Amino acid sequence: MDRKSLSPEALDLIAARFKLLGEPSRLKLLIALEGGAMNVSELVEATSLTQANVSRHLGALTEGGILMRRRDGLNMYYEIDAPEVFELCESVCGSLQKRLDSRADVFRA
Amino acid sequence: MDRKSLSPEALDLIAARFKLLGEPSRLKLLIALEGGAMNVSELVEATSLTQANVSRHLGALTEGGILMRRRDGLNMYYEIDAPEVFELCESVCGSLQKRLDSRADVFRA
DNA sequence: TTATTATATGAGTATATGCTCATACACAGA
DNA sequence: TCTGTGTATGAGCATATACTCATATAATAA
Repeated sequence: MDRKSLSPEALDLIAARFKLLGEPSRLKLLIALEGGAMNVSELVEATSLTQANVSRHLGALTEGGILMRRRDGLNMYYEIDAPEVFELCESVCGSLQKRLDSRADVFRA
Repeated sequence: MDRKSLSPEALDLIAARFKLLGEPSRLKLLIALEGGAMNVSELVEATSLTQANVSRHLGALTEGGILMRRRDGLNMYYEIDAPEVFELCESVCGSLQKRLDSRADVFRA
């Protein structure tokens, strides 16, 4: 793909997805959901975030196409709809580690 | 990697990198730099952003380890230091396209 | 219907972020 | 040293975002 030809709208969409991943609380939720669907109460428990906060983040992630949701009685179950996000995290982790390693070299003789 | 064991600090670092990529202006700069090093004036010209704005974004990207810089006389040249970011963009593009395609299906028969 | 439980959301606050203008700083050349 | 050019940055503004509290909505059970 020739990225230089990306329209401003495309750039906005890409940036929006990155922005969605750019909050620790949302990453926390995604990681909790990596093992499978969970409802809001379970996610509150798992992340120690408040219910309102969790609900908002889940809404944003769903709106952004990263999660999908399904109601089961009183509970709303959320699950990953775009598993690629974990590859993104993986890649970022690797990149950060590489960077920290090379920084650490400064202290090794 | 067991992501559930990621420390809050690690989460913050990962989120910070995503956040850095979560602005259209910064993506614009990165894409302009994909072809190789450019100085600030050239980037201002290439992106139609103001000089002050470009300088700030370049500073943030450098601080975040995505760019590196080198002075040449009056000019400051910036270049990509973490080429993996383009793979991230690529992956996001694919993910978004898949999503838009499946949404478009709604209108097909 | 009423009560209860789970989730979503309006309103408000505090902070962060992107942007601009003006100016400071860094370097080169005269 | 003084001048001009390229880049960085302080200050200020406007907007966006994360968070909380209180409450509304949705679904179930009595």
